[in-house]
Amino acid sequence: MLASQYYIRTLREAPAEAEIASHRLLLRGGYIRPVGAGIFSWLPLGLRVLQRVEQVIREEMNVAGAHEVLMPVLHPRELWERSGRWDIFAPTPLRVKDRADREFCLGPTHEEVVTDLVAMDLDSYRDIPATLYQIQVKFRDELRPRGGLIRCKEFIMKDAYSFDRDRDGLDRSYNAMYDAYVRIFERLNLPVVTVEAEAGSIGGTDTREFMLLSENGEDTVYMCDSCDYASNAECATSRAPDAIEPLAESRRELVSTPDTRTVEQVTGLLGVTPDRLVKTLLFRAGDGFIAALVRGDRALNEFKLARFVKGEELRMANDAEVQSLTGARVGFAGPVGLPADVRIIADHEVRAMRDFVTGANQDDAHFVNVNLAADFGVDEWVDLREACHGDTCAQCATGTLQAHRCIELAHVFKLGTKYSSALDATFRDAEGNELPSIMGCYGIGVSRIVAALVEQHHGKSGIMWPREAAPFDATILLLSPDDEELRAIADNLYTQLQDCGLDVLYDERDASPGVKFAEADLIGCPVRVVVGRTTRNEGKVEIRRRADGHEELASLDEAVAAVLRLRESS
RNA sequence: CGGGGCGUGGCGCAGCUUGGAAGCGCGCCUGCUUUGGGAGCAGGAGGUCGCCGGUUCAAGUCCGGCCGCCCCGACCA
Repeated sequence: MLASQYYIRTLREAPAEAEIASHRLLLRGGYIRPVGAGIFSWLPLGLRVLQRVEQVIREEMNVAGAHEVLMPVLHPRELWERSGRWDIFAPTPLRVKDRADREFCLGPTHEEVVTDLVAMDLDSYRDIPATLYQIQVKFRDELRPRGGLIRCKEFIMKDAYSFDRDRDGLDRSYNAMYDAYVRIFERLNLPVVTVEAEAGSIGGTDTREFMLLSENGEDTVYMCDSCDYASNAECATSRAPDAIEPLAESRRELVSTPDTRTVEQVTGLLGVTPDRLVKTLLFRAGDGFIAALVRGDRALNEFKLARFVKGEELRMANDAEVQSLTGARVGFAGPVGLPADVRIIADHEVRAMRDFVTGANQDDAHFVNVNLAADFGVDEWVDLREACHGDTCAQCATGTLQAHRCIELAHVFKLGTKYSSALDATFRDAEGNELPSIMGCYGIGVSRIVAALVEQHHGKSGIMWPREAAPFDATILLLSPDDEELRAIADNLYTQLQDCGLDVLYDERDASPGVKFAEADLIGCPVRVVVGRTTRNEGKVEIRRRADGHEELASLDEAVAAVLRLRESS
């Protein structure tokens, strides 16, 4: 590609709204342009990168035996009602109506569509296993897009869905996708870690996320510093201290705590540390109420509570409900003396506490020296607390958990029969029984990967694309376009590299060397060839690897081989 | 949705406190000079100061409302 004929629009300064490296450099390099909050256009350079990333994914999907399809963006409401997700999917999908008032959503994910699709096509056990995938635009009505391509309202995702006749088949399909993902991230030079994850609105089990550790990510993972435990903060567990024998007798005392409602206020007033207090959180779960207890210095993990109550609708009790359950204003709830039909569940850590502080279920009062058994009973012990940096690992019991910010790049789930049952994706087994197929679901954020690549591979002056993602394999800078001799050399090199199958960006523009160097750094092709002074003086060209600045001089005969060699190691 | 910040030529910003002729750098156009790290000189084009309303002789500047963008939080596949 001749730079003089190409669409290169770099910016000397990044627009003020861009803060993180990938957003800034992709804007400055002329890869993307903003259209609205969380909405971007892809310029020619950006589209090249996107397509290179897609190609890697496509190749690995195909090797893994998946088949590419393309499903619609527009999903009829009826389809989503059949799965029961029209009203519950969060964040709410973007919804539209046509002129006949029919309702649709812009697909945020494609379980419904793909399941309906195969319901018509897969009839016999002979037809499965089958795995279909697509690379498609997804729409999600994000509350707050952020970080350029990290979180958008509209983005590109590769999603795959497997259909099997039994659990063993699902395991094989799942493992094939998992392994393909590992290869994809290896090829893209993204050192991901896989972690335990929540299934969220999709549902399912054995769900793992592929995370790139990055300060600019919006997720947190905990990794053990001595074993291989790794989990999304949403579901991480840590080891609770050993339970201690409860005291036999009550020593409970009522103390006056006017207007002290928060843990901070109560501990301040009573002169104790937060880990001496038990926090009581009241929830409405289905038709009943739950009191969830955690130590005062801990946060309750609502995912864990939700998992505990299974399908029941869960929300925090409102002020009126708290008042009627405890007889007190919000801020004075405690486990002692709650109505008998309130289920008391407590985090394991509470079992290691003695003589603690709780709300007294009356205005402006707390109890001190409260004890398990003597003062109240716990219906169930559950892991309810948020894990924290520095907690002891639950898996190995020796290491400690380390928190890391990260970017979620992919997510794999075993779905089971949730969608196939709801949407009648059934098949006949060898005995003639009609059975729902067992599904798996596997997503990769393609456009997010582009941002992640830049986050992982950039320097002060610009991007440093890994070989497989780069918009061009190499760039040639002709520093003196008016010099006929140098021009002939550069032209020749350009042709030779193209003959080797490389995509080359040939900068033969009438621009100053400074501009060419600066833009080449910014755009970040893996290998840069300079034809200039050294070529005139010594008959050699300079070949530089963008990733580490390694540079060599090569004669005109050796140049092509050197470019190929340096590219190979990028 | 809560908290914070910002909106002035294509981009980055100053001007607003204390109302009185819209500025700077980069980019863009023309000419000449230049060619190893975003060139130099000269000339030039380009702005309803986010929008609506109000106060005032006079509003980029003060007041009210709205819109948009960014960050933190909540939420998240």
